[in-house]
Amino acid sequence: MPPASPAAAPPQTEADFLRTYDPGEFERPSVATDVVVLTVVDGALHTVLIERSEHPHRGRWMLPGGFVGITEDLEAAAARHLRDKGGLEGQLLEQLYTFGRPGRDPRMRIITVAHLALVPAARLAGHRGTLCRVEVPWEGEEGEAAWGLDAEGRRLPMAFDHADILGMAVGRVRGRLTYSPIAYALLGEVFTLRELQEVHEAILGHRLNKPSFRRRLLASGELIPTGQRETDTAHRPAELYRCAVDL
Amino acid sequence: MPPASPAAAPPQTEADFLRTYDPGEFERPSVATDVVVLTVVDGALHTVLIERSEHPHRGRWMLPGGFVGITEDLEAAAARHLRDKGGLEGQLLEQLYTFGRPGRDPRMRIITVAHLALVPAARLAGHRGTLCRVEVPWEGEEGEAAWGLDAEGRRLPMAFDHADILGMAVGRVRGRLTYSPIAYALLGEVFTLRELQEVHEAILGHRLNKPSFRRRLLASGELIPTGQRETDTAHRPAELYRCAVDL
DNA sequence: CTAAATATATTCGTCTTGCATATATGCTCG
DNA sequence: CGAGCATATATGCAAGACGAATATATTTAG
Repeated sequence: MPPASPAAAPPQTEADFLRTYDPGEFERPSVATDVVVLTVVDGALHTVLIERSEHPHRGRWMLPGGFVGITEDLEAAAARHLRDKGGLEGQLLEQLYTFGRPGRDPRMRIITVAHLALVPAARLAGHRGTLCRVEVPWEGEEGEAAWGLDAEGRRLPMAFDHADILGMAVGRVRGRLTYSPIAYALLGEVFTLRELQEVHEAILGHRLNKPSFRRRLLASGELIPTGQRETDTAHRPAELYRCAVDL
Repeated sequence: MPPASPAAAPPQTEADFLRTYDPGEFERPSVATDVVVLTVVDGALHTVLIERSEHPHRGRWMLPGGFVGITEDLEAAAARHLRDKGGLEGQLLEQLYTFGRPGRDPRMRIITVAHLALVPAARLAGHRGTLCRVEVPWEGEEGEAAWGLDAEGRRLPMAFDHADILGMAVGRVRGRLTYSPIAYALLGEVFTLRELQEVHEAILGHRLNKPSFRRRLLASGELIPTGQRETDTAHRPAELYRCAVDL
């Protein structure tokens, strides 16, 4: 947007006053929410995508989402679309970022409040979207775009700015991993240290030192040993732990 | 939220299809943006607040902000309101969080995309709001609410959910301080290590160890020594540095 | 019983950080 | 002019965190 006539900016207080009492004069954008569902399957980050069957961006892949009801909280709208389109409940659901660039949707002005949901892989059975492996072509937390992959590992064409949204979700979860117990949201009620480390590695996109990881997590106070061990392994079974903190 | 009649969830795809092509059927919320302007004066965090002269929340204090134009980018809207109501330019302006709880504004549904602006204290001359010291009654990054203070150090009554927004801004800037060179956005072109440390301490809300701080920042590669020294001190003058990285 | 695979434990060197101490430098004031 | 002061700057030391390597334990497969 250009300078927008700074000379013609008269008593702004009155204009503000009027805006306050009659905002109906303004054309309003539509407000939607999109949900990045992240999960870890076979040590790799995955997300739920839906192929668009209609224009615009027909054949491209989008995140589950939809409009926000006029009396509906943003997070409630995200949870509702997660149920409706994804057919699943989010164990951890939080706001990610709001994408509002004019023209991001060719039809009209749609501002979308993107959310991040972390769901254990075991809970993903029966959802309506397609679970796609995620390609993150960068390290660290400063997110560029990221893509869903098809079964052959080729990038899926992403609808709208959803590659940016997916990338920002990965960056956010990487950043939070350091100081927030979010990894447990991707595991079951009980889990081994190896499974926990695999989740961390999938999120971060690189391997971690095993003894360090054990020391750090065991000292964190986030883990409760159950005394139980995993079963059906072809080797020494690991102890099962439970998460000690709220998510 | 209860199970919400899973049996009565018919072909959702058609509903989605219709939504996609005729979203005008939905009542739309208003979308605004509010800007938390943070700066450091005399080693204390300050923000720009405006006393409301009209209902609702008359006499309470609000953040600068206003509605988002129908063809205007979110960040551009924040920058515009920063100019109009605050009379200042933001050196660093980024999106913070979107507050959309129904009822947060008693008049109507207004979803506000809160932004964070960091401005050096020297640039704040002549702005239209009131520069208020900020009280942050908690440590760390997990933000509760925060308040502006009057000249006597009493909490100002904050309008709407703006105490929550202010608190989240402080939490965000505390978190970013660790791994992001944002403190330089609150300083002038050149500065001493003491001034830089004062900014860090004001943001974090606690004192830092001086030798450690020097070592860490000098080793970070973010600082360029100018060879110049500060003047008009009653003691040994410190070297002036320049920020080596982009903000 | 032995091998394979992984879990778990320990040791060591390095790096970072908080803390204490020592030295340097410019100003003020007698 | 010189002593004292306030702060800048530099250095040494101990505690803790972390990566890497190694050693021991425990289960299944055969």
